[in-house]
Amino acid sequence: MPHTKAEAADSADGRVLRAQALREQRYQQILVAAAHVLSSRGYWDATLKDLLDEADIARGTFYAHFPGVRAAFDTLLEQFVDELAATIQRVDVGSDIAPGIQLRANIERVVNLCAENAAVASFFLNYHPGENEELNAHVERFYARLRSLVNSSLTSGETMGLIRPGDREFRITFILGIIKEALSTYIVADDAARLASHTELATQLLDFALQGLSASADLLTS
Amino acid sequence: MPHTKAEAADSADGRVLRAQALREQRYQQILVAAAHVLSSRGYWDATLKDLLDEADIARGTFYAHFPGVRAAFDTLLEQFVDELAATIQRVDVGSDIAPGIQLRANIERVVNLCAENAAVASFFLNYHPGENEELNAHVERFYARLRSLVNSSLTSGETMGLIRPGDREFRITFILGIIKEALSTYIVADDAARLASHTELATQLLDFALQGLSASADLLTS
Amino acid sequence: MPHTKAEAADSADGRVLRAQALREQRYQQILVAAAHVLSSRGYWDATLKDLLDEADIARGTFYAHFPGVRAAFDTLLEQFVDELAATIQRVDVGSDIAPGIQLRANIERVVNLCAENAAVASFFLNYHPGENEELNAHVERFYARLRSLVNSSLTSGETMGLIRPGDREFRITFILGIIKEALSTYIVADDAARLASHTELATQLLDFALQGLSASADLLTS
Amino acid sequence: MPHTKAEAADSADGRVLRAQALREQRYQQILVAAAHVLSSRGYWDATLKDLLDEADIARGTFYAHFPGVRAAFDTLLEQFVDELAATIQRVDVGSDIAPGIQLRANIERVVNLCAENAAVASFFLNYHPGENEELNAHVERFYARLRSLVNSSLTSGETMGLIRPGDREFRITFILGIIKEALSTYIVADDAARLASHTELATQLLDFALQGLSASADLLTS
DNA sequence: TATGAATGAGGATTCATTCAT
DNA sequence: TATGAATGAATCCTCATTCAT
Repeated sequence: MPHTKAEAADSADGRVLRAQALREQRYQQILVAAAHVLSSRGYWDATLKDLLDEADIARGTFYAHFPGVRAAFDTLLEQFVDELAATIQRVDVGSDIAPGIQLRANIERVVNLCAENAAVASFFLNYHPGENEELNAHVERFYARLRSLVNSSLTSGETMGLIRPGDREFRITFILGIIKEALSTYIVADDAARLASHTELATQLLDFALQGLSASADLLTS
Repeated sequence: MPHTKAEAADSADGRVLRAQALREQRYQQILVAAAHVLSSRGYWDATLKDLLDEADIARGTFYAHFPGVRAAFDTLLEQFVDELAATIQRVDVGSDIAPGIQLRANIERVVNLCAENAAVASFFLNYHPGENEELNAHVERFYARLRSLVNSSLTSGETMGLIRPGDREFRITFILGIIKEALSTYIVADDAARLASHTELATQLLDFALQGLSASADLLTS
Repeated sequence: MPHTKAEAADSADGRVLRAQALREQRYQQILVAAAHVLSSRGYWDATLKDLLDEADIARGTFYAHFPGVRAAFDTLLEQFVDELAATIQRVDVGSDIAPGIQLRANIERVVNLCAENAAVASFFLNYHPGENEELNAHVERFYARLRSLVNSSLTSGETMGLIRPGDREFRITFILGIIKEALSTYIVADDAARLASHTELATQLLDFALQGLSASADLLTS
Repeated sequence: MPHTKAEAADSADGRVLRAQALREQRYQQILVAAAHVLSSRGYWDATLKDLLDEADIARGTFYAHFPGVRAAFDTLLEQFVDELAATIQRVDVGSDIAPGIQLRANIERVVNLCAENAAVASFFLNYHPGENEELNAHVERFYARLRSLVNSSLTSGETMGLIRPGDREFRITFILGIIKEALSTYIVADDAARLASHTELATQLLDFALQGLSASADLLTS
């Protein structure tokens, strides 16, 4: 029981801080549970009850922290997008390190991040636009960002004469397809057909994208 | 004058034939509506009501033709898989037509089929394994078939010396990824049609897969 | 094509008679099927489809003969009640045949009838008054009739000095209970614990009802 | 200040206890309503809506307490069987109290219990084996128990020379029939209460079962 | 802030009955 | 009269969200 104004403010401050810390703690506790549930039940099949059981909290408690079930998942998705953006670095053409090596390092980092967040990554990889406009926009922005990153890599590659000219849009699409399918098959799949290493995948992927399959001749002009 | 169902069926008084025609007509009407709904609402989010509104029939009518919404969708999926299987033809190395040309024709046919069945194609392209084991198995079988077809193409290509050696499994995955993303982006997407022609897509796709991006040198060995 | 009024009337009469005969035939066909269905699925669980499958007719055909599913069953119930009423004969005290023998013959006939119409009999034996007021009244009338028959037997028995005085209502109830339970257990049950003969049952039943269990003394006055 | 469900349960801050009390209260409220509905609509014809209207609760509320309408009824049935088992006491032949008196007391207690639980008792009295095997078994077990009790009473009666020899199985069936019909008619019927007292019924029932109807002679041997 | 009982909209399925041919 | 496609009311069940304590 405070006796002076100052003491009252102090003690109130302490209580407020304490309360905020507890709140943050709860928030994180729910997010951790949400990640488990997202992974075990999937974005659309997960119910609030799944989340409550996992987090070991009551219904009302959850609604004190999030406006709804999907909101908790959406927070996870946003976190993932942010981490991914931070992970990818533009190729520095002035660097000592060969551009291909830089590229491969980028790919490896992406692969690692997806492996660590398989559930969220899987959600993005197989996303099918639905009713939820906000979510659609979210995912579209995500892919637009990826395409822009691939685009700038292609630009510098062409500028440096490392990449032969060609239709930019088609190529972006193809590259995205390779990456998505590789991640789906080797990283994020339930049975994730074991891989020698993430580096191996990145190497094979780059080799294919750069050299193609052809032994030499142009098969289209017999 | 027929007195029992069996006798009635025997007698070709037109009533039975008429009923059968009506029945088949309704069946097709429902399938058409189902394709729309599958496309607009998605396999899992579509409700019976969506389908009824689209087909403009009563609940009971639907159940007289299908045991449930999913069953109607599954019929569409099976039809599509069958058509796809009939569409793809193995590359004939003894033919006068260059293998690349044959390949491109295959790709074009697949592209055309997907364009005609955008809703169903979209389902396969974005399928994410879920709770329903039967459906999972269905889709997995579908992709296993595709991989096997790509595999045999690679085998003949290598045998003929047209394709340089390399890890088969990785390549199949990458090729599948290119095809899937190309179809998703240019054929099946809501805002598709930014494409000059299906031939253009097939040509670009093959060019990329065969020649890769590289101007010449190996970017990985600085 | 009739040429004179008389011929027209004749031929029309023939056709009408023929049509009536066919109609009656169809009606009986449905009743036979209804008896099977009543026996295999029960009064309340039977659906129209069960009946149609059994009778091998179309829905509309059924409604041309009966106003609803239950109506077909109710016809069976009424037929049974009528047969039962015809089966039971009042004890003739002036006859040469001993009253007990007449009674036992009555019981045997009832037992035989129930054995032949197990499904319908079972319905009456286990009837529980429900929503359907008409049906309730139906069953109540059935039992009122039975009670009246038992009552008149008791009256003549008392008049003849064969039966000791006692409360009439209680006794009717008890006798009805014995008969119902005996029929339920030995005649109508699914596993109908095989009986030596219907006569055996009738004999045991009468012995119990007339003599009781007591060896001699009154157990209630220790 | 509790932070997880587990901690909250430990802390006796009253919230948890209050909730439990509320829960139990609702549970009982539903059971009371279920008894009414069972009585008015019957085990198989009662719908969830009947129960909800009677209990004046929402659908979800009901499902928070019972997995389905039948489950609520089954709870009532089990409670009744347990009470009945506790009510019936084997006749003690070594007691000062005459066996007949003991018997009559048993009967009176059963009559009282049935009068207090008319709805449930009525269900057992009119049960007709149906599709549901579990329920069939349940009811059969109930009656097997009753028969076994009657059987042991007959055994001691015969041993003591109070009951004349006779076929045991038939007698059990007849006695059960008398009891069931008596309860159906005087205790459980909608229009019941034409009875002076439960003791009167028990007395009449025993008198009939022990002495029978016959004035003296054997009516079967004319 | 935490709790969990209560709510009711929403979705799936069944089946008696109608009616055009 | 016979047919069977079509109907829609009635039922069951789930689950996100609210709200009094």
